Amino acid sequence: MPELPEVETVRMGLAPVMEGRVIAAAEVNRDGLRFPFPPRMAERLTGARVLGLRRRSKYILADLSTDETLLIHLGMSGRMLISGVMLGEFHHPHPAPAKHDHVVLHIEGGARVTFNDARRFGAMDLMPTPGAEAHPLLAALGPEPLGNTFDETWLAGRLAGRATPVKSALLDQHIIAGLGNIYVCEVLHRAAISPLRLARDLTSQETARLVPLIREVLAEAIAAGGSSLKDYRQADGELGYFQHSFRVYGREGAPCPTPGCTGTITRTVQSGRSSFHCPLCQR
DNA sequence: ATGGGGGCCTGCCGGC
DNA sequence: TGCCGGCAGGCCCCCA
Repeated sequence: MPELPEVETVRMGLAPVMEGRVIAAAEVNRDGLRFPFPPRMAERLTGARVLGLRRRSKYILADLSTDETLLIHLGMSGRMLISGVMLGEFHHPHPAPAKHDHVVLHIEGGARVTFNDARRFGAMDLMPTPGAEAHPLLAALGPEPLGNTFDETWLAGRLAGRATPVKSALLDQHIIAGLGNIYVCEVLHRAAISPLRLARDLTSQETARLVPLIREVLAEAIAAGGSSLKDYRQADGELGYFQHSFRVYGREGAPCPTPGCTGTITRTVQSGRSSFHCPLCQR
């Protein structure tokens, strides 16, 4: 599920439940996920007030009154379930404990936030709030695509001379932080650039048009998530799942949606991952 | 230094 | 119905 727009949607959904509230208790049901949880994580969370929720790339950062910051990464299958609160006009009761409920935060006032992650590629960590950006997982990340430091000059500089396909380059979190397999496919389709092209071979015009398209695709996806979040259509209070209308991702064999294009979306495998593109209008 | 591939996990879906 | 292979939106690590 989680690329930048999904993580941002989860952050926005958690904010009204967590921000300004105290974590009354934390249940930690295993030693860790992708790597071990920090020592005494439950105790360090208990009693802390959540001052604010931030996002960096695909990470959610919860700044706590204890001068520590909780880092949350959803991996491939991580979900945050909210319960015990009014979601829209409906009250969401606490569900029975489920398989893969690894961490449960009991929020003062009765809400509950459950981190469920079947594949356990997710992560949680705690670090001092000052200098949180220096965390090993965050320090080397490239710029936020929706931020000011991401621009054509930066992108051109990072693509120059790279003998890797542009698809792989855009997935590289050191070049740009937050894109994943889906949105890279979508961006390249809108830009009419084949994912198979080598990064170093892009013209400056092509690099220039990627920048606003990356912003556009992400902004649209966040808007779509935000609107589906607003009325909380999800019966179980689960955040981050909504129907996106993808133009190419997962649409092998479908006609290319580009107006006037008669191509068919094909699936290829690059670095072991599926790429979807139209060989006719993406060159 | 850079690029490619393997591995981490579980669940689900389609085909036989 | 049951089993099996293939697939999954992320990321780190190692090797050439």
